[in-house]
Amino acid sequence: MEKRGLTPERLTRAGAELADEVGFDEVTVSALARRCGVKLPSLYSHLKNSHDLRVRIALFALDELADRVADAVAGRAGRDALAAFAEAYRDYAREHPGRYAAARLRLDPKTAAASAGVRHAQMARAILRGYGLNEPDATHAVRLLGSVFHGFVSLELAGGFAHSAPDERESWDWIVDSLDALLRSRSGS
Amino acid sequence: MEKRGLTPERLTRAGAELADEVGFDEVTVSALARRCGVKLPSLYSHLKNSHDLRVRIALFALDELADRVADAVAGRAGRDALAAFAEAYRDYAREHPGRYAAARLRLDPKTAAASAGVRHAQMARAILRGYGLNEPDATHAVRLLGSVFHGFVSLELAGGFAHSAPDERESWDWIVDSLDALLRSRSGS
DNA sequence: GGTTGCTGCCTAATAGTACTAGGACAGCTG
DNA sequence: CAGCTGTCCTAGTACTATTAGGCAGCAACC
Repeated sequence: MEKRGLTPERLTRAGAELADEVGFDEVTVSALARRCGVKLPSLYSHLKNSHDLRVRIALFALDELADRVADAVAGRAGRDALAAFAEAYRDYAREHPGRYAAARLRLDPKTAAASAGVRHAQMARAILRGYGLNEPDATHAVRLLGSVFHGFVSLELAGGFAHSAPDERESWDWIVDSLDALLRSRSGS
Repeated sequence: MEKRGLTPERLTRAGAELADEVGFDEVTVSALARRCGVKLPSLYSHLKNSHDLRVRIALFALDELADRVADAVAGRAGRDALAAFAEAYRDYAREHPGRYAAARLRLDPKTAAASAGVRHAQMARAILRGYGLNEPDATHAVRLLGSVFHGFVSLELAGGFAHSAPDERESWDWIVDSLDALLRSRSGS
């Protein structure tokens, strides 16, 4: 009965890796226990329940993604920042599909307010600042960016665009260009 | 042991209603059996398995949604058609969140090709025809529309925009307007 | 009009996941 | 070194998914 040194943090990390391998939906307490080499009930000393595990993975992913995005947009502005922002999202989703799916888990309002989700919104706003949008347009634009990036990435992951010309990459670039043009045209409004 | 007259079609319908009530993720063979007043294994005469049920509900929802969208855009063109198209999606998702979620189920390529999903793509293309886009821009634009509408609706359903000004409705209108402007500016390219 | 048989439902049984209760042992703490 | 606490265990419950096999009622056939 050697202690494995399990902690909520380690379990969350392992859960995130598991999510990337088998999909977030298949992340189960049983599977995680197997992966950690312990019996299933042992995890209940560290996790409240299955939902708790999923929330922890979601928060972890939100935080990691926010770090990446912050890193990507640092020192950029305007179209450059927009492209970097978009790229960071798409790359993360492609590299870590399970974590990306986790980041989209619906969180209850209190949890969400304390999560890195707010950093995401702040970064989107920061990028839009370069376009000189006033309220309420800035908020509309934040929602548009969120919708487009999330929508595209989730359709892409779901294989919605697969196996048809033109390349997804081209569409992505076209869309980012279009958004840039759109925001510039709304500038000052 | 009165026969209930269960058929795959009836079960699919009941499953769709169940999805709207409790969420697509909670649609389970057990729950469906309870709702139909039969014992769980009885459903296996009509359904291959749990996945089969979910796919049937997805196909049903795709078809129903395509009908609605077709109805909404009939006789319209340009910005009018775009707005009607968008509205039909959003209304369906708000009215039937479970079915909408079902419609987003990832289908294997063969099933998808035989589904009403192709009608959706055709309708999107038909609307874009009014903007005079050439390939490959038309395809990029189809993907953009799909991304925005799906992204917005799914974030809205997930409560991502909730409880913050301005109203989601305003953002939606602003976004549809923006897309219209965007497509017109790309016209002829 | 009884036998044959199909269909639609059933019971029974197996396996996997989520979770609780309660026990044992190791290592820190007094 | 005695005890406490935390970490892991076994055992047991409940629910979902799925398979196997049985029975009953309707239909068609001789």
